[in-house]
Amino acid sequence: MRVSVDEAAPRETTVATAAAHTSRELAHPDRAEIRLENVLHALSDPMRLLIVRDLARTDDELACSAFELPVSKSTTTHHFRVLRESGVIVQVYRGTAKKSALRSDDLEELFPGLLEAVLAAAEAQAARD
Amino acid sequence: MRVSVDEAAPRETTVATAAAHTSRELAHPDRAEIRLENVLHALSDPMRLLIVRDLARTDDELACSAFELPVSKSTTTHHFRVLRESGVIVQVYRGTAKKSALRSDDLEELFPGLLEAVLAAAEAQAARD
DNA sequence: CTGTTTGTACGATACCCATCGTAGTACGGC
DNA sequence: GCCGTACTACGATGGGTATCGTACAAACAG
Repeated sequence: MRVSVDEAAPRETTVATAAAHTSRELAHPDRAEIRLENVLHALSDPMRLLIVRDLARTDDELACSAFELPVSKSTTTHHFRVLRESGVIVQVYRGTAKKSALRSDDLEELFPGLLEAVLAAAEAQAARD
Repeated sequence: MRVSVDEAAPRETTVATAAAHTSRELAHPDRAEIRLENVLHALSDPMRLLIVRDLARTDDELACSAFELPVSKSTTTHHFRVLRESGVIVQVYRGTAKKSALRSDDLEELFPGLLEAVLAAAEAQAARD
């Protein structure tokens, strides 16, 4: 499943008429605002790399609680925010849960092959350890 | 030109017999010690990305003074050290100069396609700006 | 030997960031 | 309305880091 940022976080012009709208908005950068430095920085943390690998493996949206990270919940929230604000993931509230998914399409359009190469590198390194 | 870390920084077993040996050694991580997180972090700084792009463009070793960075010399030294210690570049003294080159072979072996994807992404973003 | 070029070392500074705990909010089920 | 689940907000804290200036060291050309 591929989620674009516009689908997940509707613009102000398309609010509240559909029934599926649940609650708060989450700030996402537009595709054109995504910066390579920020993406690389987001991916340079082991915890965030773990999250991204999990998201890539399922190829579907996951709740934050689906991740078993060796850090506290506050820290987990922090990492998800960094990933979202750098443009690596989309997040949307669904009831009490908050679902996350990779912005694969946006990243592929901006930086072809980058996400794939990073994911492959992460898997290769994990296999070596 | 491709420089391997062993060629540039000879081990203790092979010192000082050849005439080409000039001066101080510089610490480089072995290929197996290079970590993806460190590489991504090294590449996530705009100044360092500039350096890496320059190195990739010439495909040859460059002196630190060949770079026109909008920061002080001390800061430049700092960035080169981060790149070297993360395994992205090799550095070797040649007279008063200190030459740097990408560790393309080591990186390609560890993380296939990663460096290429990052460089292409950096060029694409620079073209957009 | 002296001066120039090139890069380093060191200390300071200001900022960023990964982590935590605690307290709180939002939503859905009962 | 009330409770449990899921996530957030806030403040604190310790460590990292990008930046600078100044002073120093190593090599080469005279």
